[in-house]
Amino acid sequence: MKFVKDSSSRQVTFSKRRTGVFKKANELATLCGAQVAIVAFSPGGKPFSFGQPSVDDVTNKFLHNSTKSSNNNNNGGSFDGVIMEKLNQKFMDLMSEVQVEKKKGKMLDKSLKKKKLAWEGMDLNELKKLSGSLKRLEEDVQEYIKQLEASLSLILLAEKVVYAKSICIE
Amino acid sequence: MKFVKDSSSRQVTFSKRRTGVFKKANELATLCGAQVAIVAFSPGGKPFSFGQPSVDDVTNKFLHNSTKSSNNNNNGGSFDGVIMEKLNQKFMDLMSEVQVEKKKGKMLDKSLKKKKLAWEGMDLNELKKLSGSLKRLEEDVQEYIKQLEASLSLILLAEKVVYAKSICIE
DNA sequence: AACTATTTATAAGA
DNA sequence: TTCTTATAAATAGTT
Repeated sequence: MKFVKDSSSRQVTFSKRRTGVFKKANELATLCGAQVAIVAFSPGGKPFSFGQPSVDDVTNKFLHNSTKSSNNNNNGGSFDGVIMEKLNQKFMDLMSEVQVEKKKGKMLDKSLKKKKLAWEGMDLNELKKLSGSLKRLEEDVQEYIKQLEASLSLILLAEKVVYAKSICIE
Repeated sequence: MKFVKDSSSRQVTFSKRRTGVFKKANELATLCGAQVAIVAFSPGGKPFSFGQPSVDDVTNKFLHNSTKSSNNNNNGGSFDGVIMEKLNQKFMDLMSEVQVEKKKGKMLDKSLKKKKLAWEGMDLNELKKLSGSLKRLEEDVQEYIKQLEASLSLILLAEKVVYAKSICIE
């Protein structure tokens, strides 16, 4: 699968395949009741879109429902898109996991302080794996933090995009 | 083509066809040099995304551009400050917990080198459980990152939609 | 997940 | 762009 060099053929290929992709997307939505949104730019830069129920609906499901609305400042009142739900749910799960690890860590600390037995009876590979897991955990969370920071910035910026969109339409 | 009523089959169908659609989209992008973005919600409500160029590239580009243009913005604008505050708080909590885990990791390393200490009160099964917990945590973070990528793609999508609309209007 | 019979997409040419 | 058709690919059903 390589880039079609001939400009004319490329246009034809795009046209045919765009139809194919949109059709497949439509089938996906019909068969599975899934919401799907596609935006594609042709080689000539012309935009095409497919949305079930609509591109707007799908994007709005994610992006804020209520920049303008919320009178109240309670948790659920604003910023209640799916993204925030999922994000918060995942946060809670992570926090919960961390709590579990914290308790186990305390057990470890107790054992370490007693300093009675030797490592000889232990499976060293298992311990190394454990140590590696903790390091990887730290790295993963750092990566996660980077992503989170980026996403929070993007969400902030997205607010402006949506705002700009509503201005464009009206 | 009708809605698949059996929930389990529907999930399988969605999984297979989502792969198909994303593959087709990728071919479209490769063959025609087109930009394509897709976001789909599974029957279970989970978001999936495809983006060309890569999500990372687009994210960086997006962040860079917005940084340039946002010198004079006010962070308080339309963004929900309360939610941001809460998120940041959780974020800090999580980081704090991570620091604890990091220290424990160092302790483990030290212990390994000395080969003196014991896991009294904690047998190999317990250690394996702990290792498993850490793995699950890591998986959760990976899963979370995937979802984040989906949300970032949606933001990209929103940007494209604005572009498409402005073209339509003019 | 792997297999395969069947359906569907598509490239090339008109 | 649309149509045709030989070939390639996707998929539903099954294990």
